[in-house]
Amino acid sequence: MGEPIKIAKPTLERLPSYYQALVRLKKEDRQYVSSRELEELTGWDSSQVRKDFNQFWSGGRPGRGYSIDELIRVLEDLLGMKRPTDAVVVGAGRLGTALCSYPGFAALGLRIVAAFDNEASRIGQQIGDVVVVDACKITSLVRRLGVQLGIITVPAPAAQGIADQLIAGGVRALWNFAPIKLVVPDDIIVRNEDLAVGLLTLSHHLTRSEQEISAQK
Amino acid sequence: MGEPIKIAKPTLERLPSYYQALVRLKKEDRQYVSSRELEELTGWDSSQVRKDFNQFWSGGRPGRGYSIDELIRVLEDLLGMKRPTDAVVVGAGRLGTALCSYPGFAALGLRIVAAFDNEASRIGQQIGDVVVVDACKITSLVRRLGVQLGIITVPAPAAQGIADQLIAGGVRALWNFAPIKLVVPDDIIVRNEDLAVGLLTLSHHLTRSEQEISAQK
DNA sequence: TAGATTGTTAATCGATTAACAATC
DNA sequence: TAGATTGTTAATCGATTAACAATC
Repeated sequence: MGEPIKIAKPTLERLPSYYQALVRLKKEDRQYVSSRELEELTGWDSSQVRKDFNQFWSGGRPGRGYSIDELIRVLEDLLGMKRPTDAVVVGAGRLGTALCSYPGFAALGLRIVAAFDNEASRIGQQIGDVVVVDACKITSLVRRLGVQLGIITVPAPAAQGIADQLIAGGVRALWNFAPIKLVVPDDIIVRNEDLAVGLLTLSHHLTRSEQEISAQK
Repeated sequence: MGEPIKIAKPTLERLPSYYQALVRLKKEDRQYVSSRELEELTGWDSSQVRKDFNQFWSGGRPGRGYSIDELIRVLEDLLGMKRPTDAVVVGAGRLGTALCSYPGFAALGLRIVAAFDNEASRIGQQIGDVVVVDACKITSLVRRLGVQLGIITVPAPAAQGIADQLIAGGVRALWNFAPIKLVVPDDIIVRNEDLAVGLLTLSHHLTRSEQEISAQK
């Protein structure tokens, strides 16, 4: 039995940007990187970089920095990029289609094994390697394939029902693109990816700064 | 000249979910809602709901709660949903296409006036109401139309160059879907929407909980 | 060794939660 | 009025930033 590594949520959200910076450095054949340089590349304070790393790894060398190869390996392990995660996409609309064929996902360990939709015209179609299956088969197919992750890209009113079916089939995590709060058992992990949040945040700042400009006159 | 309303960043991120809950309540012809009920609908602590609202509005009535109509109006104003925001999408791939035709965006005040791509086969095509234009015209067309927001859905290596062209054309905000940190002047607002963050966060939790399960044996 | 940079502690800052008098 | 729920203050919690002895 290992250590009960607990990583703070804000730290976890920063790890992907560290990883991307490291991969870029490796391409330039660099061996070591300092927290100071990672600050420049990612925008996170160098103190914070060191503190983040020390939550799961204390392999930095005073005077030299962090071995890029080692750090990449540790992050890949920590973020589960080595063993593939099997997922299904529910909702084969524009967004669902985009996710099915998103080029970068495979490199991150994601394997989309099926898509679902309830519209007859879409069923049977192929999106890249992924076949669109009738949505009434969600629970049974998810169970049969042992799928761990369900990606929800249906309209808001349908999302809760889809979540229930995915959970009944045995998924342990949901990636929810519908703008609605899902009610799920405690042991199910949910990540909400509501694009409205990003858009309205920007829209707010735009309106604000416009008012500031006109107030200056 | 009005008050310099400052809204804490975490608060701003919660406002869209309040708004969505309010719209749902309004459809049920409800007049008032309490912070306690909003806690149930959104998952945010009722104390926090009140504190959030009081950053920009103190119109709640002790004993009754908040007027749904009034609160919706205040939020729409605050989030800039009344006056439309003009935007362009750069990168007419799967994700760019999905965003161009995302049904909910118009209701949030977003108006996509053009899409850009540098692939000849895509130029001239129509995505819903949006025409795909040659990417070499970004700066000039953005300037001519007075576009405020640039949405970047190109591959990471191209993203910085696109950002520069959009800024040269006069956009004041960028919505960046490329997994890379953009370098921009101080007065440009950037929102990063890196889907890898969401995916890797989920993947991490999945790997962790699997280890816990096997550790229990 | 001298210089650089780590790991970690302490100081600061900000956000969340609890509590309750004010008030509709 | 009595009951409910606000607005706001105080207490807690957690995250970020600064500083520096330890060490490669």
